[in-house]
Amino acid sequence: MDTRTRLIVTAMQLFWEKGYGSTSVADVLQAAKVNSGSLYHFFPGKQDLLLAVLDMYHGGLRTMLLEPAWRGVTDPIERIFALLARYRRSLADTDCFYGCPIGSLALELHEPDQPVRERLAANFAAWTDAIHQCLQDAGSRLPRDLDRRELAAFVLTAMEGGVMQARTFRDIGSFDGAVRQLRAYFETLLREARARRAPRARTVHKKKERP
Amino acid sequence: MDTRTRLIVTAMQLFWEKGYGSTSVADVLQAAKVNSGSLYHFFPGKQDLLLAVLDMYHGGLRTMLLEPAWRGVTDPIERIFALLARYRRSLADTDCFYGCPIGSLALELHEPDQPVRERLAANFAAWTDAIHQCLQDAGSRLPRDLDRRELAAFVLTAMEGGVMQARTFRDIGSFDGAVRQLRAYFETLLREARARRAPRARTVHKKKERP
DNA sequence: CGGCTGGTTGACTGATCATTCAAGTCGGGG
DNA sequence: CCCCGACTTGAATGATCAGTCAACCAGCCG
Repeated sequence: MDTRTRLIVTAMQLFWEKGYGSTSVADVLQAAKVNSGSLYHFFPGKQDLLLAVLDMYHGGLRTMLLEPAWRGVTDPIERIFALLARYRRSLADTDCFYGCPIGSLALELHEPDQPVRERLAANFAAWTDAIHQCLQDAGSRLPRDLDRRELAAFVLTAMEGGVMQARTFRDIGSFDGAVRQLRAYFETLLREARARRAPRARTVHKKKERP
Repeated sequence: MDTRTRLIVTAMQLFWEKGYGSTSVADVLQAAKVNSGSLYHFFPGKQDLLLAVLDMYHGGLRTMLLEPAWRGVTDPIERIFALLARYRRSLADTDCFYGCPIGSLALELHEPDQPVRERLAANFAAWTDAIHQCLQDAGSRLPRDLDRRELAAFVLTAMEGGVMQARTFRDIGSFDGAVRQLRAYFETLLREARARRAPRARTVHKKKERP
C-alpha cells in the first residue's frame, strides 16, 4: 500500500472517529507511520487530505457501501432499508459512536470553503441518487405522481437525523424509531398506489368468504 | 448585562456561527469585551462555558423558541409545522449557514464527555417533548395506536436531517422538501384516523351528487 | 559512473491555543 | 478608616498546532 493511499485511508478512519478538527496532522502521521514531509509532498495541506478522503468516499460508494448492503436483496424497496440497516450496524457495533462520516463532517465544518462543501454535496447527491434509482425500480408500486427525488432525499434526511439522535442519546433505539416511522410512511405510499391501481378491488381478497 | 451572562450569550452566538472547536476562548473574550481572568473567574474552563450555553438553550426553549413560533397558531398539528417554519427562516435569513445549534454541536463533538452529551440529550428531549405534547393535543385526529413519542422524535429527525442537507447544498429547497414529505406523512396519518373513526362514511361528502 | 527524479526524513518555526496568576480595582460592612 | 471578598486586568506560560526545509536516499537512464 503506497504512502499516499495509506495517508488517505488513515485520515478517513481518524476523521470518522474524532472528526476533522480534532484530528491533528500529527495524529494522521503517527497512525499512518509517515513523516510530515511525505504528507506535504503529496498534499498541499490538511484540507486537501480531507478532499482526497471525500473523493474516496465518493468513488467507493458503490463497491464499499451499496454492493455489500444489497448482497442478496433484490427488492428495490427492501434495498433502501437494507442500506439503512447497514448504518444501524455501524452504530450498534460502536456503541453509537460512529454514524455517517459524511454527515458528521457536514455539520462540523461551519465555514467550509467551496471545494469541501462541493464534495460533501456530491457525496450526499450520489447517495440520494442510489435511493432514487431504487424508487424508480419500484415502478408502479409507488404512486405515479410521487416526487421520487424528494422522497429519496427524505430517506437521507431520516437516516442522518436518526444517526444524530442515536449518537446523542447513545441509544440505537432512536435510530430504529426513525427507520420504523420511515417504514410506516412507505407502507402508506405502497398501500395508496395499490388502492389506486385497483380502486374497486378493495376487498377482493375476501371474496371467497363472501358468499 | 453582567459579565457572566454576557459571556454566555456571546459564546452562544459564536458557537452557533463557527462551532465549538473553531471558536477560541480569545474570540469569545474579544466579542464579549472581557478579559481572560474574568472568564476563568466564572467558569473553570471552556467546556463549562459550553455547558452554560446548553443550559441556557434548555432553559429558554419555551420563551425563546416555542412561544414566538406559536404566536397566533393554536392548532396542535400546525404548531409543529410552525416550529419547523421557524428553523426555515433561520436558514433562509443566513443563506443556509445557521441551522439548529444543538444539532451542529451534537455532531461536532465526537468524544463528548458525560456532562456535555447529557445536556445535548436534554435539549433534544425537551424539544421532542414539546412536539409530543402537540401530538397528544391532536387527540383523536391521529390514529389511537400511533406511537406518538416516536413520531415526535421523527419530527426532530426530519428537521435535523433537513437542516443538514440545506446547509450542505446551500439550498433551502432541501429543507422544504423534507418538511413537505413529513407533511405528506402527517396527512396520511390524519386521513387514516379519520377513516377509522367513521369507517363507512368514506364517500359521504359526495352524497348530494349521488342521486 | 554521474546526475536526475520521486520520494523520505525529522528537526524546526511561528502562530495560536487554553489556561494561570500576581497585582490590581471597587463597594460595602465593621 | 480599613479591610475583605468579589471581580477585573493583561502579561506570561507551556502545549499543540499546521506547515517548512535542507539534507538524504534509492533507483534509473544516459
